[in-house]
Amino acid sequence: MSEHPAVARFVAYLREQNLPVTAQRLAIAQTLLSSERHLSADEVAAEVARGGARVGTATVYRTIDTLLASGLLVERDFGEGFRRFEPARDIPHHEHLVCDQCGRVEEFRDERLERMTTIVAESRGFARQRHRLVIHGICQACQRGGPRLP
Amino acid sequence: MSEHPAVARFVAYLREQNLPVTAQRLAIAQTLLSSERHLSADEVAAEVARGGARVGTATVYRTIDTLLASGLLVERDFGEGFRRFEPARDIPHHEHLVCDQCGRVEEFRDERLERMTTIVAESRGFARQRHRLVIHGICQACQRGGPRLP
DNA sequence: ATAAATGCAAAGGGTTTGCAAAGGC
DNA sequence: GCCTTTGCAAACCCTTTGCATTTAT
Repeated sequence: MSEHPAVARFVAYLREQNLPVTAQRLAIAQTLLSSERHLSADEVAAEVARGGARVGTATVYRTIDTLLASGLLVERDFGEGFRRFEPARDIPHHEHLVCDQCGRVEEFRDERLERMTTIVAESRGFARQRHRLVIHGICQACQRGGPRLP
Repeated sequence: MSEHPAVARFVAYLREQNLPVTAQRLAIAQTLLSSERHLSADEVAAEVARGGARVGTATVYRTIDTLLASGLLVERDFGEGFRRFEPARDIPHHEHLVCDQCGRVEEFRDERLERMTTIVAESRGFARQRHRLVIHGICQACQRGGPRLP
């Protein structure tokens, strides 16, 4: 597994903030920032462990906080009772499409939604700050064959 | 405080299911089904207590489960780390506008969103089932004066 | 009288925090 | 060497569960 470019940016961030660059932070950042999936804190610890290293739960959470502060990571809540995280991409904002059978998560972007939410909020006196849209359904794979675990 | 019509429907549901109609269930149902706000389990217990009666936490949660099963109550997750509940109305579906300062929740409905989410889902091979949109911002009251606790 | 609901307290999951030990800088 | 991070375990919050007691039917 090669180092993800975003990890280099995280190292730069740590240096800027005069924060030590530790093996644990690198392992966690590498796992989180290079993942295609939306990982939970637990999954991060497990993933790092599979790579040989081992990190404590507290360290995972604290490093996640640092990553969130750096802006390189974004947190998501799919109503599972715990949070998931994904690398911040250049996409300004995107919505999620969740398969209720296999848990697969797809992303998409739609300008109209952005405008629509602003209009609706303002029409009710709200100063809009952000929004969150999740569409639930069954993905193509699950519609055909059986589901496959993520 | 007069009995809300939905409470009568809950009593009917309990009888259908051969479940005892207890004072606690009635108090909880009355509080939850007649509320204009989105209450948490804690707030339900507090609200009932203000009415003189007292109910245990477990009973609140168990009655909420029954209310959810009856279809008279709907649960919502605004990412606060706990659930809120609202009476199921005849409105087929509605979105939420949340004030990040005072926690106030407003509801609205928009046909275009319904259509738009279906189109987006289908364009990506998903069989759409439902969606959930929450717009966060600052409400009019909080924009002017200070915030007021809910 | 019987079977179920209640309340309390303890357990349970995800997350945070306190503190001694380990390790960057 | 100083100061931060780490890991462990205890603490926390919301929610669920076990069990003796109360209560609707």
